Amino acid sequence: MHDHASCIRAALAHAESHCAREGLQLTPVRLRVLEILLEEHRALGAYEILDRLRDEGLGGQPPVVYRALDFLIRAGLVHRIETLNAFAACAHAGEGHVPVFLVCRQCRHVIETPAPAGGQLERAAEGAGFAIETTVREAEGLCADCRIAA
Amino acid sequence: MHDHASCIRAALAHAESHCAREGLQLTPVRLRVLEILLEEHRALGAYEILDRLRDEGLGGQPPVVYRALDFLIRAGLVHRIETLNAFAACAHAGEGHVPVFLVCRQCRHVIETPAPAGGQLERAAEGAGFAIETTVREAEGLCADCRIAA
DNA sequence: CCGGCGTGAGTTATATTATAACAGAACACC
DNA sequence: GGTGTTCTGTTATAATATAACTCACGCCGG
Repeated sequence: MHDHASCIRAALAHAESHCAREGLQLTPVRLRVLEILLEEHRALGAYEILDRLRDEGLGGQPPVVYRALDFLIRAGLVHRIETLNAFAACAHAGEGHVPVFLVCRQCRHVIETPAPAGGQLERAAEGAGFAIETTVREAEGLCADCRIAA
Repeated sequence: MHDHASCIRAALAHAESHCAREGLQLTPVRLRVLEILLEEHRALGAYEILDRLRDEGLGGQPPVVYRALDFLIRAGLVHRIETLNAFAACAHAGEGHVPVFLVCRQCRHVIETPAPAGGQLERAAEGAGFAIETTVREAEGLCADCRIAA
């Protein structure tokens, strides 16, 4: 377990200063999407986020959420979890990391471990003359809690 | 370049003997889906495959394709490319590999490099008490051909 | 023989995820 | 005050995937 409230506060503070520095606009919709993801601390589908925005009277249509997510991903504040077609707040914002995810198929909690660059993908790409733009490293399985519950 | 016809023949021969050995039924629909993927040698969406099956008078509805793909994936003959929500025939069937993919975002060609198990994901999982069931390692970018063409 | 079971295929309908395309508001700059 | 840029709102639709039910077939025990 960890101090969730303070980890949210820290992440939001980082997001704001990062955006201010880069001249990016962290608008209300974008901020709220980030908050929702931080509060849940797990991967949420775009439509789950959308439902919550709707309840709060913010943007009620899919494009609103997808645009906010695009922005947050480009800013490095959120990651897309390909395995789930879902999204999770970045747990290591600002550390210039290559994300590696452990995704629980049961509770959808996402463990993000910072990893050094320069692994198998990079070596394979070099040999093939392939120019990597983005990489995805995800493992699906059961987290420690769900293993115990099972 | 490589001898495509012979690589298809080899892959089909492997698929048939593998299924026979394991008591799996490589039915006409399943075989045809595998052939289509082998012929293209790139990632195809489920509906692209479906269109081709329809043209040939085989199963005209989505479930037919998805079931065939499920079967082929479970048999280790096809991989799902998460980055593209698409599917590609396995280039190293029967070698007990952990697949690593280099996916060209332009031509959708998929380079599959066999990789040893036991990398970052496994180490990270061990530390977290996480039980890995499947892993995804994909890189998106431009392949050598498309870089030259650009 | 035949009846029940398991597996796969066919079909209808629908769920889930994502984007195109265009209109309007807010603001910054000249 | 016009003009460009960025963000939001909205309608509509595309793309991906699955649920649920039906039937056909082969197999095996009685």
